[in-house]
Formats: sequence, structure tokens, C-alpha cells
Amino acid sequence: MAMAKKSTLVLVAERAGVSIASVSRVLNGLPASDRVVESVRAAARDLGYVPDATARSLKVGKTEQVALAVADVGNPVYVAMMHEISRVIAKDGYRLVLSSTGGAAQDEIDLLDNLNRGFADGLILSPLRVTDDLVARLRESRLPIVIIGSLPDGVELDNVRADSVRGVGLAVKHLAKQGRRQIAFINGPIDTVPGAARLGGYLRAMAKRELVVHPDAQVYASDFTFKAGLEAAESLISQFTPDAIVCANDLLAVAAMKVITRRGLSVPGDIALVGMDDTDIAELANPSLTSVNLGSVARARAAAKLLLRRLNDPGAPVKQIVIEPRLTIRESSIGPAQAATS
Amino acid sequence: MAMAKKSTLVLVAERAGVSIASVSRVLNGLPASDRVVESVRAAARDLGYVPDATARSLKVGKTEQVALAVADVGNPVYVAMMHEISRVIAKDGYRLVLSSTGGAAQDEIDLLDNLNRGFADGLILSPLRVTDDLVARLRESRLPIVIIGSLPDGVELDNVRADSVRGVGLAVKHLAKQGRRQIAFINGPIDTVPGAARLGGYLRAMAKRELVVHPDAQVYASDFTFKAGLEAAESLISQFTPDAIVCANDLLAVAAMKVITRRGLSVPGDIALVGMDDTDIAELANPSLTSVNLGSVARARAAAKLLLRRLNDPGAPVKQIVIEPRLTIRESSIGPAQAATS
DNA sequence: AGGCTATCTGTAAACGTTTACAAGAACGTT
DNA sequence: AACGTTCTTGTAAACGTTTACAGATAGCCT
Repeated sequence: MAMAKKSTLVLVAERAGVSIASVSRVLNGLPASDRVVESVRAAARDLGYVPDATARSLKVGKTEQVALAVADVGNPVYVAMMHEISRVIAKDGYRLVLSSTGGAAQDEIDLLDNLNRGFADGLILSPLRVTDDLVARLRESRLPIVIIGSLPDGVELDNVRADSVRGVGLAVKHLAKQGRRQIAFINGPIDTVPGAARLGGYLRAMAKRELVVHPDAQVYASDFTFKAGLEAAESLISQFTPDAIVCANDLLAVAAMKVITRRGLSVPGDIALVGMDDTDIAELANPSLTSVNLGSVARARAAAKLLLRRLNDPGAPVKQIVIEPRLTIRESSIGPAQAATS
Repeated sequence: MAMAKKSTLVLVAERAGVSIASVSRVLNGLPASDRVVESVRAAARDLGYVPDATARSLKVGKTEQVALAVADVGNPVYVAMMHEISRVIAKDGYRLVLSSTGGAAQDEIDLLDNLNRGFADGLILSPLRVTDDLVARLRESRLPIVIIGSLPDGVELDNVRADSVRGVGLAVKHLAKQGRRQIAFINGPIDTVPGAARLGGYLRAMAKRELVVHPDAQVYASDFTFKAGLEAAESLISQFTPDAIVCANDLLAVAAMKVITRRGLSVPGDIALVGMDDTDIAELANPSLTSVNLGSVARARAAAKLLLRRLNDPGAPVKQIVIEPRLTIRESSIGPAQAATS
């Protein structure tokens, strides 16, 4: 079989002895006489005809592509989301275009400008930082956008969010139940949406249980990465010895785990550990990591479905979905604290 | 600012009082008089004009998109590759379209058919299993394809591969130098390209050092996943106690680590561990994992550049690149084996 | 048989660009 | 002043589809 030459509707029409309109109709399953259907099918098969996606897109105004923009492709939680979104939209014949932004709000704005070129029919965006400017641009965008993550109050955009506040609450509650009292918190950057929410959740949960928040019990990693987590954990442990740590993310938690064992302390014996996001990493960790499942996959699925709905029905009312967190308990947090040296 | 209405060349031309050809030329930086340039720029700005990507694609026959198909999006090594490819091609103005195949050869063939619809200008493919049929289809494809991974001899396609055989060799050599003698091997499925290569590398390296391969010292995981790794490691350890294990992949290695410590043995005290791919996971593992760096990122970059080269120059000679492996030594393999019970 | 409807098919326009071509303007040269 | 260059601009065709519309053909009813 020779390298397939590009063949068009015109070629097929000639070979089948019909007009291009008939070819198009047959190939799209519109009604036609048996005679025409057969000759077109045969001609198309013989020529190895495949319709051109670009031409079709131009004519029908749909690209069959959905863009996904996440801040940090390195974070396993985004990988899981990407995977799920890809799966859901593929069922409706959409492809996934990846637009990795750097996490800076400006990148996301650039992306929006770009989107208006019309290379995708819709966008799923998970911004780390939400500026007023970004919100304004999102509002005036011509094409459907679904946001994964929290938005400022009153912003009416399709949106799927996790309940981070309750999520951190679950972690604190669980640790308190295990008898832990000195519960520290390793957060990510406080100027990000998740960072801010998780801090709020921590403070609220501690207050609710009348647990005292030691002044040195909170640190911020400069980033939601493992490396930043190592530094943050070092700085925490060197100032204060908690009997439990809640981490804003699994990567930070795994980093803390490493710092703790490196100091000769044990998890959960000396310090119990809870992460967030419940990514694959939590399962791999040794000991395995208790983690707050913020429903990443569920959020991804919901976002994808929301976008599909809007693509099919642009006038549908705005929908905002909150996914409830669950706690996945693993080895890193179970059992009471070991008695100290004594 | 109202929601930007879609504006076309025609609108801009009217407002600027010139022909659409002039508008197109100005916007593409072709020579024009100052008067025209200015009025077009102004009109375009006022109308918030953005050119339509689809129409442009149809006309110039380029989509500015590159498709990436990998077998398993869950594997961190692919995530790293994806990231790097995205970075490299973005510099040349290309977008990345993700096509996750299931790893079955058929999926990849379907993908190729799909590609002929012309939604992308080129493809980077990393097949897990390479069948004759797949090779045939790759050969006759109309658009540029770069393969990441090994191909059967004599297949002339742009290709970037790792030297798995030498890679496993590095691992065995390192372990032997540390005084380990009972070196076991946890492989992935043997019918995959990497599985086959890594097995060959193991056997060769063991033979070269006159190390005896105990009949129970090799197991195959059903998959390159953590879960399959747990089972494989269990089955290995329950039959045979090695003093070192080489794993075909980091996920398998981390699984082995877990099984080992769960049995009360220590890494590297009792059993030294070496993974492959040198993914982020190796760094996160506790103890951190020595891993054979098969140059995933380098391969990704090379593949992306190869594809860009071919897009710019379709007639360029076929190039096959081999990336040399390096060993990244971490905690899981250093030091001699602990004396047993005695 | 006439007319009405239903079904099928072809003609042609349209989607929004890029670009070959030709016409026109500006300018220097002899 | 006539001519050749060079530069700028507009006209129109083209990319490969889909689809509105109208003809044509056939079927049905009265």
C-alpha cells in the first residue's frame, strides 16, 4: 500500500459519479438512495478518503477540541485531572489541547487571548491565582469556560470547586481524635486560592476544637512542590515539635515525612501526617499517607461534563458545583502518639 | 467592555477603508505603506480583532498543533516527557494535543487514522508494544512522526530511544560494586518493548559479571504500575531473598520498597534497590531511590526537536538518536549489605 | 390525468483566511 | 517626455468542507 495521497471530497465525487454534496451527505449519514450510498462508500474506501478536520471546523464553527490549562503540570493532582477530563470529553469526540501556563495570572490572560483565535471550543481552567483582571477577561470571553477552583463571590461562571475548608477540617478532626494536640500546618503560598482557603480551614478547625495554635506551628512553602516542602518542613521542625502535621498537599506531606524520618523521628509514632489531594503519591509513600481527598477526579469529571453541557446548550444556566471532601486514612496517621523519651 | 463580538478581516477592512488583502498583509507583517499600516492597526485594535486559527489552518495547510500519544498518562515518566515536549514546541508556536491511547497497538492504529484527518501537523508517539501492523501504518502515514522508544531493526523512522540494556547494566554494575551478589530483577510485561529490552540487559549484565541468576530471582509485573509491583515484589520475596533488586521502573521499585519494609527488612540494609526512569518519585521515596536515568527529559526534548526539524524540512534524512543512560545514586543502594542475623 | 407531497440530488454559496496576479502609483533614468 | 523599475494595493481564487435552495423524479390521492 503506497503512502496515502491526500484525497478530497471532489475526488471521491468524481469516482463515485455523484456531486460533492451527495458525498458529504452519505458520509454524514444523511438520507440518500441506496445506489448513491453504495457508490460513495466504495469510492471513499478505494481512495482511502478521510475528511479534513480543518475544513469541517471552518464550516461548522466547531473544532472538537477542548483546551485545558493548569498551573503546574508537575503536580500529580493535575495529571489525574487531565487524564479524567481527556477520558470524558473523548467520549463526545473532543480532543484535549494542553496549555500549560506558568501559574502567573498573566499567562492565563494570554491564553484567553489566544483562545479567541478559535482553536478550541471551550476551556477548562484551574487558576492558582485569581486576579480581578483575570475575572474580567473570563467574563468577556466568547467561548465556554469552566473553572476548577474557587472564584470570588458573585462571579457567575461555571465552576467546580473543592471544599478545602471542610477538607482541612476533616484532617484536624481525625488527628484530634487520635489524641494529637500539637497540630502544625505546612501550607503552600498564601497568595494562591488554595493556599488561602486551606489556611482558613486550619484556623477554623483548630479554633472549633479549642486546640491552641502555637505561633511557630504554621509555615508556608514557597510553592506546592516537594522541594519547597523540604525547606518548609525543616524550618518548622527546627522551631517546634508538633505531634501531627497537616500539609496543604501530598507533595508537601511527603517532604515532611522525609524530614521527619531523617531526624530519627517516626511517622506516625512521633508525628502523625496528613496530606491533601489524595494523589497516587499518598499510596506510594512509605508509610502510606493519610490524605484528604478533595475529589480531584470527581472535580475533573464534573468540570468536563459541565463544559460539554454548555457546548451543547450555550444558554444553560450557570452552575457551580462543590465536591465534598473525604478523608482517606492510611498508615501515616493511625494510632496514638508514642510516649516521648521517658 | 462588552463581550467581544467575533470580528473578521472583512469588518476590519471596512473600518480601515482598505481591502481585506491589505489587512491580511499588515497583520502578517508584509510591506505596506505607513498610512495603511496605521489605519489597519487602529481598526484591528478597536474591533478587538483576532485572526481565526481554523481559517488560517485551512488555507496554509498547517494547524500549528502537534499530537502526543503515550501509553499511560499515569506514569510519571510520561508526564515529565509531556511537559518537556510542550515546552519545546511552544517556542515554535505549536500547541500540544494529547491523545492518550490505552497501550494496545490497535489504539495507536486508530489514532493514526484519526491523524490523517489533519488536526495536527505531526505526531510524537511512544508505543509500548510495536506490532508489524503498527510499523506498516507508521510507514505509510502522510505526516511526520517521531517515535520515542525502540523500533525493530531496519525501520527507518525518526526515532529517539533509550539504551535500556546499558541502563540495566549500570544498575547491576553499581550493585555488584557495593558487594551485592544476589541481584534479583522485577520486570514489567515481557511482551512490551521496554520489558524485553530490560530483561536482556539484566541477563547480559549478570552474565558479564559472572553473577548467578537464581531461577526465582526474576519476576514480571503484569503492568508497569505500583499495584502490579506490589504483587510482583510479594511473589519474589516469598520465594527468594535477594540482597539487591533492580526494578524495571520507579513505580515497581517503590512498590518493592514497601513490600520489603513491611516484612521488617530494611532498604538498603538488607536489600538494596535500584529503579529506572529517575522520575520525581525517586526523589520523594523514603529512602530516596537510586534510579537509572534513561534520559526521559532529554529524549522528550530530542523528539520534539526532531519533529520540528522535519516539519520545517520534510525531506531531511531520517535520524535515530540514542540517549545514554546515567545512574543517579541515592540512598536506596549505598553501603554494603548488613550482616544477617548472626 | 392532474396536482400535491415526499424524496432525492445537484448547484452554488459560505466559513475566514492567504496569496497569485494584475493594475496603478510613484519615481528615477535617459 | 517616454520608459522601465519598484512599490503598493485591490480583485479574485483557493483551501475542503457543509448546507440552503431549487430542480427533478417518483409516489400518491382524488
